[in-house]
Amino acid sequence: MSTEPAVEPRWLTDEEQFAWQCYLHATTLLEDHLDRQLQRDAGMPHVYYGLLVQLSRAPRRRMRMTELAQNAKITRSRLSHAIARLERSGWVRRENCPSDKRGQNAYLTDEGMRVLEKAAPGHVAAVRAAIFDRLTPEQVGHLAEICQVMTEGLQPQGADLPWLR
Amino acid sequence: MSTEPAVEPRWLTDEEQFAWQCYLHATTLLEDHLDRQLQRDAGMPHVYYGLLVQLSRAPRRRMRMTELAQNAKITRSRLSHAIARLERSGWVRRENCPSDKRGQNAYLTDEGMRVLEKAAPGHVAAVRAAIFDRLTPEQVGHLAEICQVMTEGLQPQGADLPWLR
DNA sequence: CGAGAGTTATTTAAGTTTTAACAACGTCGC
DNA sequence: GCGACGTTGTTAAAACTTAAATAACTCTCG
Repeated sequence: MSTEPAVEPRWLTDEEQFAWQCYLHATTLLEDHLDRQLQRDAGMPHVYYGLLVQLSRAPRRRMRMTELAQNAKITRSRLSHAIARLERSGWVRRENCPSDKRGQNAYLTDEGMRVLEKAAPGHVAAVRAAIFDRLTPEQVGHLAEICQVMTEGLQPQGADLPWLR
Repeated sequence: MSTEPAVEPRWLTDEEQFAWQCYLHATTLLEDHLDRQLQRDAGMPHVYYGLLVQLSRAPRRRMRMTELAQNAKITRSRLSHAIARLERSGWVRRENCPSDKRGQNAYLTDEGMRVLEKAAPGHVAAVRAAIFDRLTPEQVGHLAEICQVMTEGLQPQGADLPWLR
């Protein structure tokens, strides 16, 4: 019955532990900060803002639910709830997909577009203030590289997120 | 009434936009991944696991609620709920603080310690697999630097998070 | 065609987080 | 002492997320 991990796990080195601590602090603080900023200035959390951004960039400002969920890296269930809320706010609406009777398109209303345009400058300013105005161009490059490497290692296998293969 | 932002906001450059995209993808995927891993292997989300880790490292495995909330970067309210849940699981318990009658200490039970020790190897392995086994030592250094810079810029002013000064 | 299998999106219920308000205690100054 | 003010931790309600189940539709293949 040697189901146990036969070997002592490789713990993190001091450098790695330190980096991990820094990472956790920075990412949670930033996410909190952006959530508060957007909640205050645009009346929605960061994830919801991201949905509006996606829609605003899509052709005809509309997108299939599943595609939107994939781009935003959230489950379809979560997206359903989110779109329902955004619909209540009048910023997004749904329509049946012409080509697939199961499908739905979410589209950004004019009002949603206005809200987005109004919120964007403040959001960009917050992102700048937190990151890009504080990092050198080299560091920005490093950050992108590091995040790319991380993303490669995170092909989700989970129940509802088998995306990115 | 020139309340409007007088100038066109400085949008992100292409490099910055790319880095930001990478950052958002990587961080959300990683957090999702760790949440699932811990939920599956230890029956709790990442934040709760972090609380147990904090407690395990504290003297006598106990800590004041506010200090714990600060270290974990969460609000006291959120911590109250979290500890209530962990208490229901039998992994943490509360006790009155002897020196301050308002205060509470949370402490890690023996059972909580066992759960933590059982979950730790898998968690470290997941973190390794996602990050440290994929990055060069230089990149780990860069990551730590970048996150430190970000953290400096995020001194929260918000209602319940005026922490880190 | 038509059964079986997979896809799309939603719903329900349970769990978590946020927000605002609150009770209880401590501290400082007078 | 005592009153104003700050701190500690909790709570109620609303908002949000997750997990599991489901309805409706499409696709594949015999």
